[in-house]
Amino acid sequence: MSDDRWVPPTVLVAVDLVILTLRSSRLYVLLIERGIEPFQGALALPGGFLSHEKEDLVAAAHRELAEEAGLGPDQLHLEQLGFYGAPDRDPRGRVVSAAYLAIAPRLPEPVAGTDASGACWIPVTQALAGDAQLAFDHEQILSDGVDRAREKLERSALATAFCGPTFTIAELQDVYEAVWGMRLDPRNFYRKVQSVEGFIVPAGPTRKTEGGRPARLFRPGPRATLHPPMIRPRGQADKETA
Amino acid sequence: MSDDRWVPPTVLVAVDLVILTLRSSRLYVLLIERGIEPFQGALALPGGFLSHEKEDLVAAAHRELAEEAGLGPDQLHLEQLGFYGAPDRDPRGRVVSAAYLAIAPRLPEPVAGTDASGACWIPVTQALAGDAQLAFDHEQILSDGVDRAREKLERSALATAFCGPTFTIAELQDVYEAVWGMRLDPRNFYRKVQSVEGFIVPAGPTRKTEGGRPARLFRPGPRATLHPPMIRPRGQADKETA
DNA sequence: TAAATAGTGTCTGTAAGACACTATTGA
DNA sequence: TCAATAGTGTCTTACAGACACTATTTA
Repeated sequence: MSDDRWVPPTVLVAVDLVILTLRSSRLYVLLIERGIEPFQGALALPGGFLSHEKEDLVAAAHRELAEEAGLGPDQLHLEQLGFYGAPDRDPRGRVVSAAYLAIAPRLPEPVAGTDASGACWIPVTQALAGDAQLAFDHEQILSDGVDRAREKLERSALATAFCGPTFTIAELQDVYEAVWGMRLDPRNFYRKVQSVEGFIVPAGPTRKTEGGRPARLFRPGPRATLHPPMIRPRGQADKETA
Repeated sequence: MSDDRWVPPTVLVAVDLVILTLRSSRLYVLLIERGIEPFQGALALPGGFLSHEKEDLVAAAHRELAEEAGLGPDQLHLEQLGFYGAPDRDPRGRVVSAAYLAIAPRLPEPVAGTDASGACWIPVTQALAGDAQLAFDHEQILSDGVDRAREKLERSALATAFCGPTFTIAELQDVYEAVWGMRLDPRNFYRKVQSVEGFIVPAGPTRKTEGGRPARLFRPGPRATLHPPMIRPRGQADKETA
């Protein structure tokens, strides 16, 4: 602090992404097989360094989303997750990672039009099982991202980001069940979700089908935060949906 | 992406601290009057650059806490808040700030044994009023920190971090009222706070006094997360306690 | 018709909010 | 005694959870 010509150290800044989506009622994360050292061959979150000195962090996140997942800025939710800056987290040197959480709606097929051909959707339970061996501290980042998603489903309208522009209440329930890892009563869910002011609004008298009686369609409502919140039942954790 | 000898840009990493405490039933934040450009003379959050290449970010936060507020690592709560990395946030160049939220218990006097003599506790309402003109994007960081504290009081035992090792229920209520900016019914608060399993535990048959009947003392309980949560009444926001 | 999913009605237990009331101190 | 704060009891209302029941489709 009293040195004469001390200059602060510079570091590299990476942007890493936890991209979650729903596929066949399960929560998936997008992972990339690393083509270069370190951790060559291991799975890692999509991400990379800033491209140039003036690049905004959010812009970098969107750039990575486009490059590695083919996802445009319009079709997903993106929020800051946290920073990860342990001195030894990257063997190449001091790298501080700015992690973002992205939620993508159901997509037609795994990864369309992607640069990184090693990209693949992996069930979150599998990626966190321990045998996956993610690169760097990415298992921690992924774990934090999933925790964040679980929490935000309670107090925000984040669940609608997993759905398309319109959705049925059953589809929305599917999101809650997959992210929370537990089953919910459809009848109570139906009433509850509609009683939360501004969460979802009817999307025309339109309909849709998939086996039984056609369901009403809804759109995301005007409110981003839910009052009262959706309550996540406690006690019996992670009753996996087969 | 296809350049031959491209190297990623390096940036400076700063650690900034939102240090909150309670003084006479109001929420205060520790601010420093800047002695150098940029923003010389303006108020800013305590913080600074990493001291050396290998310094851990949490360690840097604790170092700043000691240097600028005289606060040791034992006597406070510290958690990650978020990162702030807009390209133009610091006129000196590209600086990404790792922001931490610190909660300090009631302290005897403003800032004891401090290097930076310009440090002072300012009421949060005043610091966020707009006329304070904090340096950089520190008003945003402070605002986010206060929001975070408000939220965490609902679901975590963070409120006890504002108190000393033992406290009365009235003192705990004081925390909630100051941070949430609203009054709560003492009788219902009394029952509610005790009904939350593991939030607070009786600290001996000891007592204390301050006007009326002596109050029982409590210590923080074993649980960091509260089930069921403390509910923040909605609707009437920010009824300031005079 | 049966099977399947969508949607409604209703009961019950828990808990939040309101508030009267008792308890224990200092002045 | 009163004023002040600590702590208890109880009523009312809201709502989560359980679950019987009706509605509308395909096979």
